[in-house]
Amino acid sequence: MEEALRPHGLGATQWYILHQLATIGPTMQRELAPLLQIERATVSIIVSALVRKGLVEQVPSDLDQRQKLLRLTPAGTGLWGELPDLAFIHDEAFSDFSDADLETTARVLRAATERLNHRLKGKKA
Amino acid sequence: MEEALRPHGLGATQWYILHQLATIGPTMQRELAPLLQIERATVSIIVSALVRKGLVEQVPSDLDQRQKLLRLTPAGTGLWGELPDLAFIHDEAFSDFSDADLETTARVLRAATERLNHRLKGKKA
DNA sequence: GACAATATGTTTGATAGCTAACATTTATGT
DNA sequence: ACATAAATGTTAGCTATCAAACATATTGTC
Repeated sequence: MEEALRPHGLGATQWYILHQLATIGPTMQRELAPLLQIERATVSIIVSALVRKGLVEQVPSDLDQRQKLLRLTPAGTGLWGELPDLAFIHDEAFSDFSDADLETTARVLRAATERLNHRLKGKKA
Repeated sequence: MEEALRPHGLGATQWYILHQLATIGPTMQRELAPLLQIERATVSIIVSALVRKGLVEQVPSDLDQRQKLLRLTPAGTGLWGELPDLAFIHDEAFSDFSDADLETTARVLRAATERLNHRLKGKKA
């Protein structure tokens, strides 16, 4: 994935934000953190990079001066059109396993993750 | 994991290198890249951080002036003694799943990873 | 021995992520 | 209305990665 994007100077998370803006449309910056499951601060930095490259605009909202609406610039729309189709990654990677195997895998990873979270939170308290 | 280490100002990879030096003993820097499955350059940066903190020494080899032997300093040994036991993470996270479930999980993830690698390499050529 | 190839480590300049602290702005509570 | 709390975004400083270019040192080959 990184390899397909590198020639265009993009990283995976930058791609995902462009994907959001190109597919769903203009989006509040606020919404990206829960969507991508990363911190507000990280969103801020990555959006800055996209703005610096002239691919995305931050338009302050009229109703709430804190919030900024993100929108593709013409250059951003143009570049999006040139990008290869990366959706296959999510679709094909797991395509020919049985549903049972996929369910098992998801269950094991989910349970292990939760177990570690509980354990670490316990240690902290 | 990061949380348990943060009070000591260490990251996961730094911890792993200390673990290697404390458990196995002095190690050539060269060996760490394949061991941790990261790049030479990354090893160099992380080792630099440990050296800067005074926890690790880089001793140039006599036989081959390029190679550097990594060794804990007294401060490094001391800090290692104060660190909580993090080995439980590797041991307990997956401890009460059946072997069959673990095998399925490993197989699915391994195959998916390989498939993506092939796909991306194919695209590049 | 001399020259080319390989191995080792570092540096530079990216992306990506985190926490903590801060400024603004909006919303709440009394 | 006024003070306090919560939401939003940014910045600073850190870890972790990578690729590409570079400096040395060691090994091969001729």
